[in-house]
Amino acid sequence: MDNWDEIRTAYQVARCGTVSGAAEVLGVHHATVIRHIDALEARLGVKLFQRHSRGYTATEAGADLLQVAKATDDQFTQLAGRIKGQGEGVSGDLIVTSLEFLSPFLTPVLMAFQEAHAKVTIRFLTGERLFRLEYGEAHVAIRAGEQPDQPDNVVQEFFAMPIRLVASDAYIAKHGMPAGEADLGAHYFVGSDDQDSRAPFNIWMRDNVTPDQQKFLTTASRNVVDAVIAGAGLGFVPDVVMQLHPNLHEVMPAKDEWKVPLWLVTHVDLHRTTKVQACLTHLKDAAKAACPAT
Amino acid sequence: MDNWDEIRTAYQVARCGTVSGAAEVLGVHHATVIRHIDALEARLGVKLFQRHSRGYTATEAGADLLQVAKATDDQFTQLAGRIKGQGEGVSGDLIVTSLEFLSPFLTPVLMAFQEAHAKVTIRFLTGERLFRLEYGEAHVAIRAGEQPDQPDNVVQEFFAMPIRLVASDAYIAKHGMPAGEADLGAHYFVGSDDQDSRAPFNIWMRDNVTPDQQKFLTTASRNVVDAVIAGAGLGFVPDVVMQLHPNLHEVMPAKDEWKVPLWLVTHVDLHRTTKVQACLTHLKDAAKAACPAT
DNA sequence: CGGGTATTGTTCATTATTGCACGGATACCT
DNA sequence: AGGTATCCGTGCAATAATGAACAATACCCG
Repeated sequence: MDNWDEIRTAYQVARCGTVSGAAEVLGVHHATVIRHIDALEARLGVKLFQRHSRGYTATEAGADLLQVAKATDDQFTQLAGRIKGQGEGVSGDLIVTSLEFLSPFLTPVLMAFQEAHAKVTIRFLTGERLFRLEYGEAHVAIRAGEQPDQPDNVVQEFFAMPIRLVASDAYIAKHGMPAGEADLGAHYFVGSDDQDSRAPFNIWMRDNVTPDQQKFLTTASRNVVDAVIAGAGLGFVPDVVMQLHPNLHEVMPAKDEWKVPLWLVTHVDLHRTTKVQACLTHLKDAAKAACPAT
Repeated sequence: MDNWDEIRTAYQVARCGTVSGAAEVLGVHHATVIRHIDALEARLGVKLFQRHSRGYTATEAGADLLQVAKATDDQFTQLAGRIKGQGEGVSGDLIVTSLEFLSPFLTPVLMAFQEAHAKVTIRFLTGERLFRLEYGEAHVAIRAGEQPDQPDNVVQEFFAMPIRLVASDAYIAKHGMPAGEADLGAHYFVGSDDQDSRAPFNIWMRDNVTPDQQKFLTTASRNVVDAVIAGAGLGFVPDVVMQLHPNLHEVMPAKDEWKVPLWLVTHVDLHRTTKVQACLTHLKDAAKAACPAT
């Protein structure tokens, strides 16, 4: 049963009882309606209507079709309403993905967004592999580092996240607080296991900290925080993370070069939807509040 | 939500995941599929699919459409099965209409037909007004008299129903059995109230029976039978009716000119259906059995 | 009875849709 | 790394669907 349009035409004829009426409702010429009916009947091998001078009346088969098509029409109308409404409102899933180390910052922000839009469900994905926007795996991605440049992705500046060099109470109790930048040579650092890391603070560390000062190396950025809190050494943590832990203290004023540029990335197909736009606006507001400088 | 064909296209794309696959299933070029999707999305204002190098994946709106369209596809497939099967099988309503006086003959015939085709429901309509085939009021009509000549109606000879001049026991007890055709002038007749009746036996009666012999006139043919049985006079009744009532006796040999030609009439749209064909065949067989002469 | 208005049905010109060919890109396999 | 296969996207020509006009018929109403 192909050609659903002909069914729709037949449905309208069954409703109206006349070809002319159906043609007007459908916005086509009545000759088109006649041809649709003829084609459909020929394909089915059964007459759907009895022709007479006052119009078309449905046979049993036509009445059956009327019932089914009526239900279909309702379904499609509701579907169109849902889809159009969905495009305009903020509801359904909103999938956000980012690097793991942004979780402490993003989680409360996304929670606030969810509370502001009751009908939306937040799915916040972090993971080793990059979730790909073009496969529909996420609506919004927060990426770090160089400006992403993928086709079909629309990229916006988010903000440059300040990174601070901190020490924990546990470390200070053991080794004392560094007196200043010049004193750092006498202290230990929690380093990155990835020697190729292009994070600006890691580059600075490779240039200014000797390998024997780095007695504790981790791969995941989340583990750096844990190591610093445990007192394994000085370490770089995002500003927001430091503020969350009272026992972390800034060792020296953060350098601008340490800042990590963040990007908001969305797929072009979803970028215009109000849901994504609302999310982007919310995120940028949160960034302004957290880091007015940028 | 017009253009159901585009929904069908989108449904197939959602199922296959690729434009090419959907195009093959639908039997159209993949460019057509792309254009359908584009048009549908433009109309809805929402992206149904995310395009990427491996194909199309449905967005939430696309997934919603998939669900609805899947149900629709099932419905239409079932509908097509029902309609096609209905054209081939003998089931559903079968509406037969005739003049009232044929009811005694037709009723047992139609009963047998119903018993032979358990899935069919017989609706036997008689009434003052003519039920019109072109409005779908009946599938098969049995008409009497001149050969009907309406466009869109296919007419077949049924048979010439013998009409007999009979008297009841009650009449004979009162007036005696007429001795022969020559003796009829001394008897009473149950006549027709309709002076313009073109039934051949009524014409014969106007020519051969004086008005004062007709002391009892009725309009409905059914009432003639009742009157004859009651002994109101001699009267013309169909052969089958006489056979049903043992107290009716033929007064004189039936003349050929009295016979009423009957016609089987169907609407051209329904004439080819097996249901109607089966009914026509059954009726003609019954006619042969009841009246082998014709 | 006769004109007016509804309907369906058919033919021809127009329009829109479709199919085809090609280009470009990505993924996969060797 | 390179070749191949598969996919999407777009311009252009062929095709099929559509729309307009006209004919024919039945019905309604005065």
